[in-house]
Amino acid sequence: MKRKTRDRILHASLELFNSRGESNVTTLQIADEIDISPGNLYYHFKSKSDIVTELYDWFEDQIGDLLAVPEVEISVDDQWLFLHLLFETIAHFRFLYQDLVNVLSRYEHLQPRFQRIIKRKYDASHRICDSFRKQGILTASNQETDALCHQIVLTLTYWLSFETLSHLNDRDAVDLGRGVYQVMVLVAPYLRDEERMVLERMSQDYL
Amino acid sequence: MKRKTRDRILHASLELFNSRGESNVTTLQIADEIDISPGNLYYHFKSKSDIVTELYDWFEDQIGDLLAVPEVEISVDDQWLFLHLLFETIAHFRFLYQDLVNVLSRYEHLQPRFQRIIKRKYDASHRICDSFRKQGILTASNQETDALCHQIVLTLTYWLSFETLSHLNDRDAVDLGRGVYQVMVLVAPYLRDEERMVLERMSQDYL
DNA sequence: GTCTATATTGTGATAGAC
DNA sequence: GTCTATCACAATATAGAC
Repeated sequence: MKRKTRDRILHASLELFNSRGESNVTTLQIADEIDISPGNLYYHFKSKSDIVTELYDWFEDQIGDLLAVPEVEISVDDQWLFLHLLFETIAHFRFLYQDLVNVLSRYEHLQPRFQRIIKRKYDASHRICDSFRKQGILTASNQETDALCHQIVLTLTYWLSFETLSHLNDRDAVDLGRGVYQVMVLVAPYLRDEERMVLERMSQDYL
Repeated sequence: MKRKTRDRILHASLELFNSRGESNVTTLQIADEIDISPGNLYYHFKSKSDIVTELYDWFEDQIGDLLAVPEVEISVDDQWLFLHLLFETIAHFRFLYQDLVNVLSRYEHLQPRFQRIIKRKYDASHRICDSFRKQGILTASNQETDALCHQIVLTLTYWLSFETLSHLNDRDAVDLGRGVYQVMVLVAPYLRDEERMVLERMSQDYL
């Protein structure tokens, strides 16, 4: 029970950051939200930067677990689940993604850490594509695979922000399944007919 | 000569916004940059919001001209040029794109205007794809074309920001040709062999 | 048109009592 | 651990002299 207030600060911060943007949320608003005094907040965290950094630690732990894709055989269903979990994590910490350049400018020490995440996303995409190729599910040259993975990472990183642009009023009304579908669309042209058909049927739900 | 100072304010603002992020630039810094007093700045613009709005007017004019793609036959070379000009405009006003959600939250009156731009980007993509289909250059179902255009608009909107993540130190060192190439990669799987070959050869320069 | 001076408010952060 | 009170400073914006 010792860290109860500390935890409440972090959770409230995350929620406020996500809905209003990190730079538009003050420490006073965070304290207000959970009915404590600003002084109390600063007893638990010596600066706003410390709150952001600790939330980033959470994010890194969570997405790090996901990106540790093993080098084994991966099914299309596995990939579907993987992408969905990724988008869930991104949505959970969307304050980072929605103003990426701004956040990374204000908290420079996060720059290398985020760049490492991007690199790991790229590697994970590559492991999945390579596994598909080995199974004969996917046909693409090395060049095509590189470009495809690059595009997948871009989409993973920014699809949610892009989608939010159409729902700026109620930002929580975003269906993450659409993001997964959008990534699958990128892969589709290179898929074996069988798998492409399955995708095509699913598209009914998302277009 | 009447509007010299007013213009200098706008140009300096644009440059500072682009390199440091709009929310990280104060009116004092803008005034400092061109060696005028803050009071003078506020003689020309009654608020910072007015500066941002006028820069947005510029942006809208510039990109509006580009997005007025006529319904005529379009060659792959035309598309290449079109995409390059689009990315140039986006780069010129990248302060908007790099923290889109933040900017649109702080200046709510820009939300519908930007959403209209997105819509027009989508329509322009569609006109190009349809022209390609008519010419037999591109083969794709209606569903595939919709998904492709969606993906193209996402890439147009966020490719530059994504690329910047790797060059956070010197943000001007971004080759826009890579962005054009990245969009072409999206279209590639649906292209006729002839055109896809040309693309493949170009990929040497960009990978 | 431009400047200096200043009002006003907001924001991150600290000191010291309870 | 928590609160009240407050500091220090930066940001937008205005007033009035030149």
